[in-house]
Amino acid sequence: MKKAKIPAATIIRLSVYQRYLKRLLTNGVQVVSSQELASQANVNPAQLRKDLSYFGRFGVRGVGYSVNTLLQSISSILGVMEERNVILVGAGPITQALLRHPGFAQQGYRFEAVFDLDERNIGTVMDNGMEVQPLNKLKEIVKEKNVELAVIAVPSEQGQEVGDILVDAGIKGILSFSPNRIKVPKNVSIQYVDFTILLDSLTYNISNGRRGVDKTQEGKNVQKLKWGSEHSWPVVQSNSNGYSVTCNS
Amino acid sequence: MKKAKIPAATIIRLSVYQRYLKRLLTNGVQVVSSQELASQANVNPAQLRKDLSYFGRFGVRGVGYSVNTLLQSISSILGVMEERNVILVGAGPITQALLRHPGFAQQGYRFEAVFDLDERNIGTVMDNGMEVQPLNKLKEIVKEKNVELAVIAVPSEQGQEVGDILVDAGIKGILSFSPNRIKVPKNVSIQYVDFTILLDSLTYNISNGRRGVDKTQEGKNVQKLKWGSEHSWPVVQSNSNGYSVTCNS
DNA sequence: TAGATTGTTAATCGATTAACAATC
DNA sequence: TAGATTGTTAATCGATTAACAATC
Repeated sequence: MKKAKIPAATIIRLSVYQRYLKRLLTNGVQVVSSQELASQANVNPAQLRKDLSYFGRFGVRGVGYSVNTLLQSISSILGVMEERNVILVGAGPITQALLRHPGFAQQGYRFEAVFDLDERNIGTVMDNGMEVQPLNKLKEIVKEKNVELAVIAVPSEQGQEVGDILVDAGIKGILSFSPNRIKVPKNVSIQYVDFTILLDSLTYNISNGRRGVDKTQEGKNVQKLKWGSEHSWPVVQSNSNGYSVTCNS
Repeated sequence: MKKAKIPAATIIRLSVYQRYLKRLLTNGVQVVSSQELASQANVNPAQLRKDLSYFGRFGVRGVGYSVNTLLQSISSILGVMEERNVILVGAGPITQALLRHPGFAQQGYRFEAVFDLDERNIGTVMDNGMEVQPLNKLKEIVKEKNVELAVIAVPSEQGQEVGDILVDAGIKGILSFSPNRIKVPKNVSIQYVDFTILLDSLTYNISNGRRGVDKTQEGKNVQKLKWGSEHSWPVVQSNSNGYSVTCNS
């Protein structure tokens, strides 16, 4: 039996399936086929079954999947059965936004504390009433509240510094809004969110995508390319939700 | 000559290369090799060259790439040569955060207006002094300011309604913070940002990743799986930055 | 020229999908 | 049983990487 190699995209899709299963459960649906669930999640039914097959057998042939059981199973696979405490570093607008984002609580993520590097922000109060703490309290609170997840929302230059402190405190998963790649040990996972890059890919599609043009029209000679003029490259199309997850850097 | 099929991941990486080229330019570096630039962007040098090769020839054999020329070329490919106007729908905390995010202006994105569905918010003023406008002004402003990009930051249930209005107004690229997939015509691109799913994949790695275990330990029998107990599946590892971009839905 | 580095092809690797036997 | 749908293998598709001829 070979070692399983699970695509990162599979994990992302598991989250998506979970979300639709929750909705089905709310609607009182008890059983769902791969066909039906896959169509809601906008994927191929074979892919849904393949994704599940990495982790075991969850369905009943000829019948489908128990909504409730599959929901429990996926939640367990993802590790989102219990509540998880999360801390935030950076008392700026992104942190304010996250604190008020309703989706986290629904999925069992609870924000425990907000920290900041800037002394002037220490003691100020966020919209939800949380008081901003100094970084030297971080390790203590992480231990006390058993926190494994952290958000970095500080200016890029400070990303590495904050990352080091988080790693030292025992944080195991980091969601970073600072686009600079930072170095962390192999056993720590990082996920980056980069708004500008997302807009860039939309811009690419707008600029080039309106009409698909094949490479032959492009000309092979660099000198012939006039930048800023009306070039057109093929539209990028992708169904995959392959967000990047790195376990080392 | 075959039709080019450009991976979505290539476009994402182009954005990353561009960012590092800007930095090199600022530092006065004039020429860079694929080796050097790739190492900064954390990709394989062959991949960098391959990515560029979809669009033409930009280097000099035996020498490398002119930092300035390559920067211009990539900017042109992405379509980020000129400033682009962007509107925001949803006068909530995410919009506040985006308005104050410094990265957008640097990349030439300019926020033109903020709209909201809730009448009570119309006329209120955002942190940066922008006054919240009613949706019935949207189409007019989009035309007037030649806006092609929009951000959706409203509650999930209202995502489709807002999307329809945006499409009607002529918006061509949407960055949505409402996780619900919405329907748009083929010529409109959408990019979703979903914080919860990102945290879920971190949680998966934390729950299962600490020690890699192969599938043989897992047991093939569903009945044997005790949810909530100490299972362990392989860590997801991925270097790819394949964010999802859809041109239709 | 000799050394270096690109551009591109071919090989590899990985992920998606089709098809179907297993089986409820 | 007949019909349905899973779980899984094999085929396809696509993306990454290695290798090297082209060439500055």
